[in-house]
Amino acid sequence: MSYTILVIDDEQQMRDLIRMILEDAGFIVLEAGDGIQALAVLKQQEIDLCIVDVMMPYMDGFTFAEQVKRTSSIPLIFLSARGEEWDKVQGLKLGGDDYIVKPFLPGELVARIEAVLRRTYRVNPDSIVLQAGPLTISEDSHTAQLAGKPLNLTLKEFGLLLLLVKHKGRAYSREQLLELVWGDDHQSSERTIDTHVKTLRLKLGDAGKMIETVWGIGYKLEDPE
Amino acid sequence: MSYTILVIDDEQQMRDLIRMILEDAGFIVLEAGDGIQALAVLKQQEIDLCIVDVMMPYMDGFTFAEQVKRTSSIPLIFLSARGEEWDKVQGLKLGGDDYIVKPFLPGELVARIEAVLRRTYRVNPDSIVLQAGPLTISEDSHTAQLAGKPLNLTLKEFGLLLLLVKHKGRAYSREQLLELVWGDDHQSSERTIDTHVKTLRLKLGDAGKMIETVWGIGYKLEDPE
DNA sequence: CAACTTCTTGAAAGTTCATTCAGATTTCAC
DNA sequence: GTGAAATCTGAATGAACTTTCAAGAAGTTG
Repeated sequence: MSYTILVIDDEQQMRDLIRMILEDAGFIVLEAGDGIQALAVLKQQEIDLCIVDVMMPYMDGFTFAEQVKRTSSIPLIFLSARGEEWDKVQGLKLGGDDYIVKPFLPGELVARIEAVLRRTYRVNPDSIVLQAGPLTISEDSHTAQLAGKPLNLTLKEFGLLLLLVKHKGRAYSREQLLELVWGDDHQSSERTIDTHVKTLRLKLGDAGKMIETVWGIGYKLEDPE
Repeated sequence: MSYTILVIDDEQQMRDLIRMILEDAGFIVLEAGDGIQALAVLKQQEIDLCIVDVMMPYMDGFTFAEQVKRTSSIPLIFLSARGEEWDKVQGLKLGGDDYIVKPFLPGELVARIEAVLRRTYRVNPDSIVLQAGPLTISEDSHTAQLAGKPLNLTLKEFGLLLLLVKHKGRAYSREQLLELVWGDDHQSSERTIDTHVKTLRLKLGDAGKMIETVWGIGYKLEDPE
């Protein structure tokens, strides 16, 4: 299958360069000269990935990103000169997106794109229903069942349980749990984790024992096998 | 198994950054401020991989590489700013070593390291279950087993045992143990180590003999093979 | 906007663990 | 063998960590 990539940059020269590289690599390439144009293209065409210059007239790459993310989950790769807006790019990277520093090697760009595409469109291993003891949990359908009976979990409870089941046996600190479930920019206190663990244990009843306290560290989920 | 990585860079800040990333990823990190120091460390410690800045005082990364390769086959990963000495790095890349361009993303660095380690040591660096005699210990899950039966270890006991098993055969002073397990800012007396060793030996039963007293020095763990 | 759910927090209560000390024991050097 | 130095042991203390709870903040829904 061939992926369609939208290149958004105000410099014709850069667009040409990227088009050349990407077409060589077997992608279908569309272009836009600024964010406004790009949004229009996105409405009309099915795009698999956008390459976005950070510095653009009318609408910079980040504003564009916000607009796009509001209505879709198309992955983005940001282009930036070194040092330029470094922190912002860092922040965005965590959403499955990536960035690349100008100037770049052709192979580098292609590798990044392929990595992001793999990550985004791979046959999603998360669609597998995970299991631990009498508990099953499915990320896809956002549901969990205990011995076949549906569990009524809140958002945070679900996220917490999912992570623990996904990585059974591994111990996480409260700080790690906050980062991984709440997000890097969380503001919450570590007591919050305790409380959610408590209600999870309650809702899980006997199976709540699977969530073990690792003293001085945090929590983990141990599969009874 | 946990790998030991030597970071060689003249900038403290860069060393700190890399240390943070690598320790998060479960590696043991040592530092050297220049090539001369690094060669000294290599003589005394078992290092699995070096991360070498190309631009350094006294001895640049390439000269260092020549020296190292003369007596060992430790894999190297070169750090360079973009454009800097590009072709030289390219050339070296073919010897099983790798390079990475500054600035880099944490994940990128870890991925490179794991790739090189896999290539070099032909084992999966993610498997973190260590063994010594009838004892297995897993950093991930924070658990230890004796002949298959789970051991109930406290935080400090676990940390102590993990370190000793990680570096079987090596003797540590009580002061070193405090620094490595408790942290640099520990306040505890050396007698504390004695007590923890005592309970460890108790909990390990017969296998407790693996923890040997090195008179006048401290303790070590000897694998009965 | 009112009713409802979920999330968060801080403090009290409960539990486990780390540390210290002093006396007993072992090791080493002579 | 003897003395000095180092290590081992066991019990007591309180420091550190976890759990629980209740109340209010924040968010959602109709």
